[in-house]
Amino acid sequence: MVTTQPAAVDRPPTIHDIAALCGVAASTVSRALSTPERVNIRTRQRIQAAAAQLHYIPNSQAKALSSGRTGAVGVLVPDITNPFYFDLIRGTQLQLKAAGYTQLLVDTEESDEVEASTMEQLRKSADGIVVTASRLSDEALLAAAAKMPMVTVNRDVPGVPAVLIDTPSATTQALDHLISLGHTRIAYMAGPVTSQSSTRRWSTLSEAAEERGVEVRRLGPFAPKTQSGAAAADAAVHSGVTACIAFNDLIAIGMLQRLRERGIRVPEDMSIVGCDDIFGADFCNPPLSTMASPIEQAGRVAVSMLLAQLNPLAGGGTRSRSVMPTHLTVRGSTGAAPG
Amino acid sequence: MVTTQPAAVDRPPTIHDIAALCGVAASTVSRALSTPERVNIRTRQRIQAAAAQLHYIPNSQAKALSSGRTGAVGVLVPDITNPFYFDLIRGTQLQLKAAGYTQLLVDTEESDEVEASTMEQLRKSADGIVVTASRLSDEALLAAAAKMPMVTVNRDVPGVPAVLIDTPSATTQALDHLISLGHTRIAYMAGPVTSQSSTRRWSTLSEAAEERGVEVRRLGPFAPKTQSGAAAADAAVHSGVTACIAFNDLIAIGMLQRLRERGIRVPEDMSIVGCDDIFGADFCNPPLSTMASPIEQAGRVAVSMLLAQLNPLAGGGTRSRSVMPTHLTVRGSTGAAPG
DNA sequence: CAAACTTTGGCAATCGGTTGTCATTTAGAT
DNA sequence: ATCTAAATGACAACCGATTGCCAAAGTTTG
Repeated sequence: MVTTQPAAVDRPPTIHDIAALCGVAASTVSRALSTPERVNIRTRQRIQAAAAQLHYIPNSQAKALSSGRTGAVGVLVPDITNPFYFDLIRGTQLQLKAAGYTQLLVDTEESDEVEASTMEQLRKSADGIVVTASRLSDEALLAAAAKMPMVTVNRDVPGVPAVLIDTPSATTQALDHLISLGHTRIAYMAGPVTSQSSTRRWSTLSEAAEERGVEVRRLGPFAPKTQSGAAAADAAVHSGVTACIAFNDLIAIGMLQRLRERGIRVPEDMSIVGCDDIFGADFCNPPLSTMASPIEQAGRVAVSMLLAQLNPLAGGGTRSRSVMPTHLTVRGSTGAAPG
Repeated sequence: MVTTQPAAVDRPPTIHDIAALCGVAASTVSRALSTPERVNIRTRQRIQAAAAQLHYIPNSQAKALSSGRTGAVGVLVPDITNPFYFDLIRGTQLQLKAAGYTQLLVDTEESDEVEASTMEQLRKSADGIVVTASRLSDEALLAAAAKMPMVTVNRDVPGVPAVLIDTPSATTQALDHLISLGHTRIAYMAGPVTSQSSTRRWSTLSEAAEERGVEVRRLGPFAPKTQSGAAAADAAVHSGVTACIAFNDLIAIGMLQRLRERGIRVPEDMSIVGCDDIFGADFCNPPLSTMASPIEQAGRVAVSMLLAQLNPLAGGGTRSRSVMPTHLTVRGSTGAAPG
């Protein structure tokens, strides 16, 4: 008995314990478990049985250290309390789990610095990352993508695989909806200046408005939180518009609350359209007309694209860009223009 | 020049690169960076300068493997799309980040099996875990707590440090509120049978009801989702009560929607009280009377308790149980009993 | 100026796996 | 029966840090 401890105390079993139990080398155990075809079936079965008996669980740290693969994928969101990300996160989580990966979820607090440092941090502890609504510059993002596999969501940078949500087309639908209700003075309540989706939505909107000969003015920017809705509502009222298209549902819902406080009726005096169809959009008062899209699916697609990058085996031309459809869901917050 | 590669390609720098650059041993670099007082100040400064110059970032995998500490804490939630957990998650995230830890967030999908396997998985990749609303048995939880530092939230098991939310006392407040409005036939819409908080709330409630001489019946169980609210509403109407106390806000909001569909007015025909004061409770229609508590703070406290377990240095008697206060927030969903 | 003690930093083992290399066994082909 | 090729499994280096041990250098004290 030269072995250090015949009956290991309580320390989790390692491949060495299995090797000792089976009378083979540790490397054989490793192969039996990760490349079964490299090991004789009889040896393999003995090893697998021993592993099961010992309740062996591979140490992911050690595995990552020697193989370079961590089996984890980072998911960066700007604000974990924004309901928009719930479904997205659930989508990524489900898809990652199905593929045997672990999700590392990080809230970057809407800060480009936190985002950048998180990426650096994750560089060695994740195999790839999904970055949602990045606040970084195109250059920074491109540089980061060169260092590790990456897929963006809601952010289009040439050269970086992305999942985009086709809000521009839905924005046009929303505009037509409002025009058909007789509105001619409309406001766009902008999101953060660093948000690419806000910028793009505005350019689509102003272009479409020009074509249709209606006036759309841009107000804001507003932080994507319900609290900002109060300022947004006041700005809208002051500007004299009869309808608003908000950057997202949080702002829209905040506006609803503020307008109610001020005694301004929705939709009789003012129509509001949100974006994202988040949790709550269907039960606020009045229920919010909003642009909906399959967010959970977007999360799943993003992960699929990332995993395709990580395991380029099955081929099948890696898509580098995927656009999720969007449609306008009309509820109670939009109605005929006053007067 | 015996060194393998004078100008390292692009591979992230390691302590060996720093050591080579400074002409010291790797172990000295390690010490200079983690136990600075063990290294001469001049050497240390040279090393630190070199580390900065090389943009050195320690490899957390390697660190974890050799030190046994991972610098990560797992946070298990049953359903990431339940808004109740948003604030909790944010609280844990903030507190962990402040202490230099990484948060590993996992959605256990309301399943005890996923919960158990996740714990096993995390055993080697996290230093401790925060378990919210566990679906496991007391024994399983106790056994798991013996294997790794753990703090539960909303789950009380003797021997396991816990953060509890004092909903029982708020439940009594809610009951008194309803009684003062003239209600005498009241229902409790129960949550999952495996939920300890639902069970405890019911026992407090039925006891208090008896003392006060009013009738409170238990309906359900209902899944903690808005979709379950429809069934809950129908059950409440059928049972002839005039007021309901729901297990949580999701169920309560679902009831609100269903009652509206059925043309039953809230609060004129039926009063509803929720629990948790989640996102949406203030802007649903009518705004929900609910039991509120500082959820984000609960997350922070849970992490503090866990970290105290991990670093028993500063002493200060580790609290093993912390109760968060709760109060009833009265909004528009409760009113005088009909008739 | 020597003895005793403290500081400092190098060596090497270790954490738990992965993986390239190579010798040996086994099987198939001729 | 002989030769070749394939299958198998052991050895050892390695991933990037941490840490116990120890020797060399420096400092203080008598």
